[in-house]
Amino acid sequence: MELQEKLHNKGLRLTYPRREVVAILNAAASPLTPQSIYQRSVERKSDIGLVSVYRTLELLSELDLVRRVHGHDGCHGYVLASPGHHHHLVCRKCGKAVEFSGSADLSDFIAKIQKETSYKIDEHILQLYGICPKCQKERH
Amino acid sequence: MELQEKLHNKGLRLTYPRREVVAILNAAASPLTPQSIYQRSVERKSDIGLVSVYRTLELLSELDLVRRVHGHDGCHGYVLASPGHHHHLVCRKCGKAVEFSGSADLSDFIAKIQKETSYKIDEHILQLYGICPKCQKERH
DNA sequence: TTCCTTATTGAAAATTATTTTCAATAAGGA
DNA sequence: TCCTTATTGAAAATAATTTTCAATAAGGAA
Repeated sequence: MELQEKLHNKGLRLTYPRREVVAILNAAASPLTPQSIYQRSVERKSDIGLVSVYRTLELLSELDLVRRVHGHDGCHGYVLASPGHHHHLVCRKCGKAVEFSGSADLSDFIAKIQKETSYKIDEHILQLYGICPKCQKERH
Repeated sequence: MELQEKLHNKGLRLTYPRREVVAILNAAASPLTPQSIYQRSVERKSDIGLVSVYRTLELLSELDLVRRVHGHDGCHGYVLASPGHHHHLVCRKCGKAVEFSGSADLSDFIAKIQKETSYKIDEHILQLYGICPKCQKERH
């Protein structure tokens, strides 16, 4: 598996808390904050420390196995990253997030801005917000 | 002025702390956190409370006179908003931010994602990171 | 398998960020 | 100038994150 390898390459260990955080993120439909990951670990009775959640998220970010997703209100959560550069589209109602790629479609645009500003652009965040199909039906 | 009016329309008052926050943001080249705004107000000896900085930023956000800019590391700052929807390009070295518009160029792309996902997309964050011309020269 | 090294953990404390409370102040219309 | 009430700032309360450190456990070596 990805995680196993990446850890191994750096002399790091595949531990219980790390497995748990990955499992929890894997089961989640929407971005989770450190707090809510911890919450779920309590529910699952896996009882890992909140501190380890923070540390694991930091580690997984470095390994590029997890991505930070910005909430529209400013707080942010984490989702498991599929390989490659991706963006997220988050439902403003239920929080459900879907990934989409699309750096390709963006690159012309970015090249243009780069030319205009003379900045050397090497990273970006693109995040979309809206209402998911399910929540669109549930209007009342 | 914009601010004056917008406040007036809501029966709100143009106070010293509000002026100061706007003035400080106006003089800044990069996004400022509440803390750093407070810092600068101390330097300026304007002595407004940190609490007021928070409250003012919240207010100015509602009035759409200020925008939140996401730092790549996760923390976020605020910049004065020029009218209309804008995005920011932030230097990863010195923090200097420039605004660019470009919702137009994005709209086709967004329409495509909307079709693919069946989400109803109504908002987005796009933020670019790079190195500004000045920092590009100062390599050592 | 067992042993050993050392990365990792979790609890608590420390730090930092943000929000709430509330009496005192001041903006700005009358 | 007066009066109403939005606003302020200090302190306390709350929440989020990081650091410290002794105890634990991963996983390679014997």
